[in-house]
Amino acid sequence: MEKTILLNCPLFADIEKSDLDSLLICLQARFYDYKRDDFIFRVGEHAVNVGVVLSGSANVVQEDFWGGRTILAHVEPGGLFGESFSCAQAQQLPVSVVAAQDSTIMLLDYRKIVKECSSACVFHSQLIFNMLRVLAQKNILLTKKMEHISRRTVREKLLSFLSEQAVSDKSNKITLPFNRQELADYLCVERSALSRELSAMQKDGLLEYRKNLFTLNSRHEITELPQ
Amino acid sequence: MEKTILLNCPLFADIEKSDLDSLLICLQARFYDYKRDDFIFRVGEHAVNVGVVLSGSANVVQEDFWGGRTILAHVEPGGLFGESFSCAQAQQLPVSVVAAQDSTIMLLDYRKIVKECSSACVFHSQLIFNMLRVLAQKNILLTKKMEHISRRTVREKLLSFLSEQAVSDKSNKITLPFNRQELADYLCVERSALSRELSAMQKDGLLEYRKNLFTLNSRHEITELPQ
DNA sequence: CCCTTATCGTTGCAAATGCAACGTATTATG
DNA sequence: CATAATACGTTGCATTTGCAACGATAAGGG
Repeated sequence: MEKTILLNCPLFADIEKSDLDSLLICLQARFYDYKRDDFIFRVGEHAVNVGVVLSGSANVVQEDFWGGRTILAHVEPGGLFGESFSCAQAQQLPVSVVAAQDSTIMLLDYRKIVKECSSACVFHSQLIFNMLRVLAQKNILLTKKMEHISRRTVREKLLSFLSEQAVSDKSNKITLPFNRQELADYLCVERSALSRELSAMQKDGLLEYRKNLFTLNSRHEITELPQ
Repeated sequence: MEKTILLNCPLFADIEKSDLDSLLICLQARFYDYKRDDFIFRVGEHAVNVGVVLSGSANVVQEDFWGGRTILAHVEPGGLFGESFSCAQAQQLPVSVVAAQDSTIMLLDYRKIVKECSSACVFHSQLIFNMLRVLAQKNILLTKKMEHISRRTVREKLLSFLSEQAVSDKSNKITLPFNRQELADYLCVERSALSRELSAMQKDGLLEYRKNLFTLNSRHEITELPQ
């Protein structure tokens, strides 16, 4: 069993390896093997389970009104799925989850996670902590991204993103964690439009860059420029 | 004290009015009055508190690299703030919270919320439930909005949004919860561009609408059309 | 070393969008 | 009823963007 992957799973952070087995028994964890393209969750099901990918991978897919399918997320080993819908107590799952490869999945009943067990098992407190952290961190990531991509122009999206990096790094020198294509995808714009705008911003004196090292200029330096 | 507002606060859902007082004591709730523009939280503080607006209102504001301020959220009575950062155990608050009017605010230590109290107070379990639901629901809302506004064109954004409504209503007839301006803001586009595109989509046979009642056509009806 | 591949910038062009302004229908208000 | 306010569609125009294609450079593999 690939339970070692759980040690790197955010839901089981700060839980001792030696405690894991008894915890999983307490949670009544269930393990299933799926073939590629098997459904793990189906749209419309009552959301009570949280899934953990042990091996293989899974896709969270959504079907639109016309029957088109969109992959909303790809979950790798150690990753969770379904936790938002379970914790939100959704009556109907709005998405399906499908095995992207032959996979082993652990399913947990969300109520077993968040309710103290009768044996007052000490892990529950940590588990709840972890679940809250997982949801909250995802929340923060989504909110940040939203701030950037709600801007109307490529320039504004870039400035929003770069500013956030600079502020969190407390420096005007930023090393991007993305290459150009990835940055373009993250900001939901074309790579060529991104490159074009970066050039223009450099020409306008807003910033300088070489490869992935960016330097933001202060307002003073910018307003000093001609024009 | 305006504690009745707490009965409508999602964090205190399904908690009896008669239990509220002892719960707040157990949580060591603190109450503060702020004048307009007073800081409730400051950037950089360690995130341990969750705020609840009892009266007045509060703005979550972010300062960018150049000193510009953006209002990320406006919180009305009954609303929460800071819960994501506390639950994510952020070492540094990336935002400030400022009283938008003279306000009364209740502050709770997040650790007191999520940790069972020594007196095994029965409310804690419900409170944790509620906190998880709040975070998870916000998560779902953000994810949905993200799906829509990550599309490149106004038409795609509209189709994504309308499809979601139709699927969740299980009907091709949709009554919008927004007026045009609100829909445009939600999808991060211009109102005029939205109107223009709606007209074009109707002409192309994708949908029909009158006021806020929209009818989506099936793919069959669409592909049947000339051209 | 050569060849392939990946990354990034550039550019022409058509299409989409933001912006501003205006007209009309509907609703609210005195 | 008269008037104002609001919501919505429309349109002209300048700008921005997506899209496709190409070239340069760097990195990696045989």
